[in-house]
Amino acid sequence: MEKLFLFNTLSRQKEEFIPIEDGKAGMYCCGPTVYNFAHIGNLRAYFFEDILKRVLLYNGFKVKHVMNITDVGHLVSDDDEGEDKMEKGANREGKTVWEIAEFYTEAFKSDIAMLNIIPPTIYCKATDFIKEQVEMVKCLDNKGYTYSTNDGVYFDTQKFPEYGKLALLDIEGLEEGKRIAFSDEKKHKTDFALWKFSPKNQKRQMEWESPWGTGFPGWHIECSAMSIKFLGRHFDIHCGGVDHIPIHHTNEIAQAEACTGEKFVNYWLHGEFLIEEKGKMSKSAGEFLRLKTLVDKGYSPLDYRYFLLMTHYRKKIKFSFENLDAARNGFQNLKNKLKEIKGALKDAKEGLSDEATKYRTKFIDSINDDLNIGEGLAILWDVLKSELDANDKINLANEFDRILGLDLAKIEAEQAGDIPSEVIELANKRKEAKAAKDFKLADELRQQIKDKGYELLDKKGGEFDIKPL
RNA sequence: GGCGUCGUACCCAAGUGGCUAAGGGAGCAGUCUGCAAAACUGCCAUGCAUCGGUUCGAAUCCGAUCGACGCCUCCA
Repeated sequence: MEKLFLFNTLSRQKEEFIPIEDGKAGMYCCGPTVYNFAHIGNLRAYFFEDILKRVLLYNGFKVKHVMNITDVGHLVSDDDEGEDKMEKGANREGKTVWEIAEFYTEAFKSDIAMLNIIPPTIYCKATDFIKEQVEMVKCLDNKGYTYSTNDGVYFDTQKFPEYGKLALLDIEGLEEGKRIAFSDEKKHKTDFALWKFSPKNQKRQMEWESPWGTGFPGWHIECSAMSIKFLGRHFDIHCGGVDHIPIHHTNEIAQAEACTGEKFVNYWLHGEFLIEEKGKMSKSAGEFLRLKTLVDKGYSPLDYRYFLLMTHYRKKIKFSFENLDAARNGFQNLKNKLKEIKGALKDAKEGLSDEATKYRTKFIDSINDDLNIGEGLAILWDVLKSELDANDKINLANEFDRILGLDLAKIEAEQAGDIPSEVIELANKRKEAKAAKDFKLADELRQQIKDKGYELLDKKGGEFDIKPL
């Protein structure tokens, strides 16, 4: 087996991936908060995790992939006035928070299916595992890592000396409350809520009993509690967006390691943002692009996947429709090329020639070097343009597609399809007109065919092809 | 204010000490064609933000400067 290298945020270096248990990989990926649709920037994160998973699978690992669905609303600040995103969403749409959660969970699953993202082995909803979260807070409470304020139970980060190692945080330099109001009862600016109390004069739609009072779990505890439940106290890979490094994942490490007393996760991987001209795409700014928006504009979801394949997951990618057009054109050319090659294939057979094996080795070297899919895609292009025979080309394309996920195997050889007889008749008339050198009539007939939604392509000897536009 | 990331052609982008700096898109020229499309062929960075330094050798390492972006309790 080839060696697989992954960039670990903990060490800020590429490290060889060595699983805790031979042949198996446990990975936990922070999932969506289901209060609204995912935008195409959110989806980039799940795409990156999909590539990671496909590379692990390709390398022969049995992958257990766990993803949470955050269906508990968290206050946008510690302030009593702060709004809960789930309840806000419910009010906006006149539904209960439970209905909101259900609806946007399904929308999320549909989005990732359209992008050919392999679903996680396990989806876990935060509200299904409140007991585990309360247990974990109890564990921290018993070990003396917590203190209570008027609004909740907090983690005392000063009791965890390694706090912030993941993010290389310079804690003194942090400006507390830079953007978000927070509780002034906190002992230290990095302390965070493990359990929040319901507002005194208000009943929340989602609240639970706990030894400390009625309320709901803090934002970070769900991921630690559920990842430990499904993957154990110490597991291989945890991933998410880069925005999770300084807070969410930093806090997860603190609470998990404080509770279990052992190392939590070996490899932390983070995907970069998709940005627009004005900066990162964000939901709170109001307008945002959904996958459906792209589909409505005539792009296929896989055009967007191809767009994402062009760059590395640790680099920001700039979204614009010009760039998406470039990806769509490139993808279309790739499919045309494959169609042509499939047309030239005489009898398909398994296996690769020695020459083809060299390309495969190069491809594996690329993807195993911290998921370098951009280079992998370039190797696919090299293959299609190479001197290899059609059989090798197709077998390699299908194999590479286990990582790329572009449905390349579904591309059929060029074929006539169902062309209406009237269109064929027009084309035959044009053939006659052309033979009679009546080019004016020929051009008119070409236009008529175009108006009916077909394109006429001349071939040698006066023959023609008709293709739907 | 602190911390972090990044700057490679018209656009996207790979390459992180040593062969002519991948690949895609767009463009241009040619072959073919009545025209067009497709296809094919060719062209497209003596240079990697700028200026210094280290080195036999730098896009790659170090420093400074300029610029862009992210995070500092909603966030992929």
